Amino acid sequence: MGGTDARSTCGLSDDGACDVVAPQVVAVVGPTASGKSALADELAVRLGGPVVSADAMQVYRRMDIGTAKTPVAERRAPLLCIDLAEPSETYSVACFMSQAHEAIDTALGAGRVPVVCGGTGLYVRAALEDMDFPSGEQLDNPVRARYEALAAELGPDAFHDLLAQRDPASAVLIHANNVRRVVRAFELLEQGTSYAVQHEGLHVRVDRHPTLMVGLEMDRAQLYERINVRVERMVETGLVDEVRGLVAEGLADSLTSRQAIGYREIIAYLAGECSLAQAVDDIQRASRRYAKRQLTWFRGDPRVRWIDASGYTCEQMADIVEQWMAVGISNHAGV
RNA sequence: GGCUGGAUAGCUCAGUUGGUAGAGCAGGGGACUGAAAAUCCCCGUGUCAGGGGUUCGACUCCCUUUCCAGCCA
Repeated sequence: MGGTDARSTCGLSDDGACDVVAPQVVAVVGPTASGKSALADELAVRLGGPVVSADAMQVYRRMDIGTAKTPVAERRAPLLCIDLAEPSETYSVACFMSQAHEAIDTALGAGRVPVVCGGTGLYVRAALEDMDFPSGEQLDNPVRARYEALAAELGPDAFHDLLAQRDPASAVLIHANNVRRVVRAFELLEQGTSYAVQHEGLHVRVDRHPTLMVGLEMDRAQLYERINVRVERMVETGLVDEVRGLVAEGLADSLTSRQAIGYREIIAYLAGECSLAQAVDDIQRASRRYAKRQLTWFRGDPRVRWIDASGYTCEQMADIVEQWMAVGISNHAGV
């Protein structure tokens, strides 16, 4: 595990005031359309490192316009951890964690500062921390299918009651209607652990390397306006054709990638279920709600230092981040 | 100009024999450890268009003004 040496200099001061150290990794987080990618690229250019995407949908190849991957021609720094899987594949955070760690550690090994950039809270954590995932069969396992069938047969409440009998501690943490997570809890039981045990480590945040986390926030109305414009721009620049091509190769049957905002709505449009205008409307609304959830996630992370993105240009924000880097960050052993 | 409907939450509307109002959508807040752009939970006070009247009490009945639809001139 990589980060222990960096932290070993930090004596455990009882008042929590640890040493101030220079960050080795920068992370840019925030809601969709807040300008993360541009800032990350600018920072990466200045720092000489790569941008490491932490986005659950950008990992899929050929899903470019709808996931707002920075076009190749506009990338000034290398963009890593995108295009890792086929849209038909079932990908997962655990897969992402190892690939992101490798990308980050390679950059650090070359003396570079990687700039993690992403809107998927769980993926950002996976990139920055060592999360414990029980080993064993991961993807498309029959265990999951079995419990999904059982859930469908019993109904949410009885299914949840069953979990309460086998693993009461986990059952209290999960709402009965959240069938997906109840299924996951059963899976973990079969692997000899429990959702509740994993959950305990949830609020212990230990970075693998000293990391400066920067969050972009913005007036809500302004953010929503940016989202609306961006969605229209996506359609203008060929989102429908992109989705049409992916549907031809089976996107509509994929497990994960077809759930991506922008794709599921255009799939519906192409299937004749709604007008294009309606699809655009739906994408915009889904994006707004997603942005809200992203904000909820990142607001809960005490490591994040926020910048009002509506008040500065990309270059000015990069200046601020560089100043923060020069000052250094508290090398908490965990927040 | 006349007649008939409307005017209630940001939007579309409901409101039962008069007891000061509630749904959907939009929106807001939260959770989150192997599908996470997923999944799930919680949140409804608004001059009931303005004014007057009847009544113990009016969104609800009566009169009037304004505005909007449609019909007749």
